Amino acid sequence: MSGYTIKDIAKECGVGVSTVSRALNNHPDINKETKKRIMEVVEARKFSPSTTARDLKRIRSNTIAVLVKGLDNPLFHKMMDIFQLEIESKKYDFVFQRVGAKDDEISVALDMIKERKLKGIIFLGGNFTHSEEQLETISVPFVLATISPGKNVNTDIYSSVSVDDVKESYKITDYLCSIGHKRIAILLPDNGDESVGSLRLEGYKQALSKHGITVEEQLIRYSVDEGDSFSMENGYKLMRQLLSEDIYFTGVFAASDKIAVGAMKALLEAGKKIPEDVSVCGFDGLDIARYYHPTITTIVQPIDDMAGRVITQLFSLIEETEANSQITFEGKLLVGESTGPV
Amino acid sequence: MSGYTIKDIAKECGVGVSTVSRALNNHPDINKETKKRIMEVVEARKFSPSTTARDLKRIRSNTIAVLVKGLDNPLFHKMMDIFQLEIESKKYDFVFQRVGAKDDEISVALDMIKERKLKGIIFLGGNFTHSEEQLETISVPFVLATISPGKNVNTDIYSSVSVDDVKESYKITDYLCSIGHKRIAILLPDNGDESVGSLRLEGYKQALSKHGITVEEQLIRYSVDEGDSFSMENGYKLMRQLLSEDIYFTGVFAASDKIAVGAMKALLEAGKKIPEDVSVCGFDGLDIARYYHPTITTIVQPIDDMAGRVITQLFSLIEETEANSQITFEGKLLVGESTGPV
DNA sequence: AACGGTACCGAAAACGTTTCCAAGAACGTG
DNA sequence: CACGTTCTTGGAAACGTTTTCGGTACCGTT
Repeated sequence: MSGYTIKDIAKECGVGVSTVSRALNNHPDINKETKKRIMEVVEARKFSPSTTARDLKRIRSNTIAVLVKGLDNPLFHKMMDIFQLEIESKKYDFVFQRVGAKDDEISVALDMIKERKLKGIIFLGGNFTHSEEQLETISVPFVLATISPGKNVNTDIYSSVSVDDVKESYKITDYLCSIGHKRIAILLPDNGDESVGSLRLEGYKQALSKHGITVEEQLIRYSVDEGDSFSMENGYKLMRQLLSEDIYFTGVFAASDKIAVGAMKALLEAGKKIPEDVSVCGFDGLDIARYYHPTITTIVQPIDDMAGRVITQLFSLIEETEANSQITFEGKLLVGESTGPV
Repeated sequence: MSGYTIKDIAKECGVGVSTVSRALNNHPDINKETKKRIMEVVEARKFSPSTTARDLKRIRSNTIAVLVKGLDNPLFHKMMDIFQLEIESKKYDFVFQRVGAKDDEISVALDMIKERKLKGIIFLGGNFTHSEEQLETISVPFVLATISPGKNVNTDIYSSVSVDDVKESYKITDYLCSIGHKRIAILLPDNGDESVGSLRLEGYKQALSKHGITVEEQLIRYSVDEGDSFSMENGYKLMRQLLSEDIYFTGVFAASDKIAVGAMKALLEAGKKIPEDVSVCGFDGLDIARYYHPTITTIVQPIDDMAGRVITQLFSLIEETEANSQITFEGKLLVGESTGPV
């Protein structure tokens, strides 16, 4: 089925191995004719050079890696599709690496850079709470996808593409307030200081304060479970707990659609009507938001555009035509059946 | 941060490179003492050998690849977690490869075997409609995960771990019949002859025939869309179409939970009550089945067990302690709120 | 005719490992 | 003491590429 090496091709064509290599790599120092002849043999034999040997020899490979921490977020799948498509269409190699829940993405990245001589990296998802010093150890261009810059905006040591989590959370909380809600619970994945959760909390607080509503700690709920903190199960548990405490609220902002689903199930089970008794909204714009019953009011992240932008940004960095920057996209407030006037 | 090679370590220890290699690979031909000394330096320098060079040289690497076609199925994520954990705990290297929608998994596999000198492969999901000849070109042990053997059971040219799709579909359709449903629509992802859809259709037909119900073509619906045919959107469209045709039915068997969700949304939108007007069930046992409102009657696949079995089977094959076999697990009928007597 | 420049090409070194081979040391045995 | 065995080791070849370096052949100029 294979077993061909560049040497076999060279022999068959009656040329040296270096000439074959040149043909394969679009080197200028080669005669059009010989190149054509070689490529014909290459096609015929279905030869493809060993990337292993290639990576070993090359000072820099042609490989772009996507590192993702936990792929449970459906948003990531679509992005990955686009990444793979775009990268391969640009004749780069694409490699996908999961980083385990306990692993540190930077060390994984560093390992891969050394091993595969990466040309670029895309970090997808996760919280990515790393110091600038750590980021600076990454010696190749990289882009953080769907990861908000957080506090340290406008830094030139990395690039990121995401929605502005603070702003979008503000937007949706503001919407809840604008239709009359004053007591709004927020369901967060965790209480990490640098996490996306904290950004969404920030937006929530800003919206409340704009509407003159005081933030109440008892309405702020964090998942405590290990594992996937964005799960439906977490939303369910959080809401059950909230209901059991007999706290009054008319609105809920769940930091993700999956959390919202769990929370809604708990509410519906408890006999609450949505949105008559309680309004709920989520975040992300997953399919389930459109197909839950009732449909869920949410912030739709423009992932297709974002994915495309990640790619162009990464290639700009590689080709050094552009510097690092933090790019934010505008989310879209999609009003569903799960929210209504109080 | 890196840059160390085996040569540096050798120099620092005052030994030859081959000795370091022996230490690293648990070779017997090495003095306990020197090995210990070398390993200390290796630890101290955080040295790890280049897998690229390793793969290039070795006749067979230590790498096991998981190839998955489309990772939109949440079931796969949990399996992947287990795969990665188990494989790495066995000191094997783990590599994950997506195969694009249009790509052929066998060629991808063949490429990787050549490149990475794979020790084993796990094919996850997809339909995997390949001839025996094609399968025989795969020169390393491999296991099909969540892929039913289909027609050709009891073959010794490959291993698979899955539920028995025919049997489980029979089980859930039988349940619908047993509570009085006689007109049951089935919603399938595609009409491929070898696909998992066709197996689930087969189980459906068997159940109907056991109950003396004749199969009606108009109640059998296939997704026609490109892309993810297991999507909620497809379920939604299929049901809308069905409703528009004014065909009478009291039960629906959707070939996956996601299809079921879409279908239920369409029903609910149309003012149908579930399960009073129509009973719906799904397949897979996704989280959403437990958190939809109403909860969805479904077949729960025991994925943790299955994932574990995939690993043990693969290692049995690698160590040649066992031959190929098709292993099926029993699914569990989980009755939710979406089904009731007619 | 001599020369510089250009286009093309092959030999060989390198990338970082593993593994084969030979060889030295240590040891017991006859 | 000579000799085979067993451990342990280092040197060197090999894996399949890319890339540097130098060389040949040909061209147009002077």
